[in-house]
Amino acid sequence: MSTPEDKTPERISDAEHAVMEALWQRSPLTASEVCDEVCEKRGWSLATVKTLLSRLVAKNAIATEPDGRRFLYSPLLERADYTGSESRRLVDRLFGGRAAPLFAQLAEAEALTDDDIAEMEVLLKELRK
Amino acid sequence: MSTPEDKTPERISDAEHAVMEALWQRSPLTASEVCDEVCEKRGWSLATVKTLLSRLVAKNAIATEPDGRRFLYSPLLERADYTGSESRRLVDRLFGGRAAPLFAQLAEAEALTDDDIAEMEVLLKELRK
DNA sequence: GCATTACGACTACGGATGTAAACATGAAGC
DNA sequence: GCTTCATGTTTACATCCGTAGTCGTAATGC
Repeated sequence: MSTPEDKTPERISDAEHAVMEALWQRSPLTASEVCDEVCEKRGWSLATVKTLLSRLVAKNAIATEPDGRRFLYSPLLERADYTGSESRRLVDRLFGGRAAPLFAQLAEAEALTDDDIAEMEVLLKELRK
Repeated sequence: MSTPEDKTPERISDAEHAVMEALWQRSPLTASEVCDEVCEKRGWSLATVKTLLSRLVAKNAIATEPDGRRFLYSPLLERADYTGSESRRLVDRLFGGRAAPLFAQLAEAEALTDDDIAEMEVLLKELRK
């Protein structure tokens, strides 16, 4: 049955997000493969990754597919959806939903590279149409 | 802006942020005045506000000035510093430090108003100099 | 003066999060 | 068959966060 896709907008935590990044980059992956990707970088043990994977499954953010003994994990939540909602959240919380002040902010903080500026100009031109 | 001695940039939580907003808008305020500003909006009791104020004091985000029997609270952390670091954080975490993808993201999510676009054009023109 | 009140300090408590160990179980080697 | 490894499941535990109640005490009303 076409699941009404009970959109579970469960928040993904910071640590969980690191695991998601690994899966967005390549999937499906086993738990140990995910660990290979992130454990060193974050100083985690395999156990930690296993916990995070379980929590992500519970949050409906990733899917499991049995592969003999173990599971293969792949993202259910798409990266764009995640980054989109997180960005939105920030803009809403900090700038009353307006994006312009956010960029003014970044500009002032010198967080904009020349490339950023160039790309954004192109994008703006697109949007103007 | 920043005083010689850097105080630890403790993270401000979501609820705490609401209190900060009230103080950024007008300060100094007493605890009850802060409550007047936010309690209704968030469904909080005065007790909650008092807790949040204490935590913010502990985090060195606001200052207290005794006014007889009670305190007057004012922000120590400036709004621009907060929004700046939060924005930066998001851009780093989600877009590898590049602002352009964030912009693309917001554009795609139709989170950009015409005003935003207009303002950003002005901004970009400035930056390109 | 004494009760009420206003206020900050301290305490509470459930849920989320970061981090991980213990446990169960099946596979794989020998 | 028994040991060992790999792997998911359960349990653990400290900290933070959201939300608030209680306590001690000074101000204030009468």
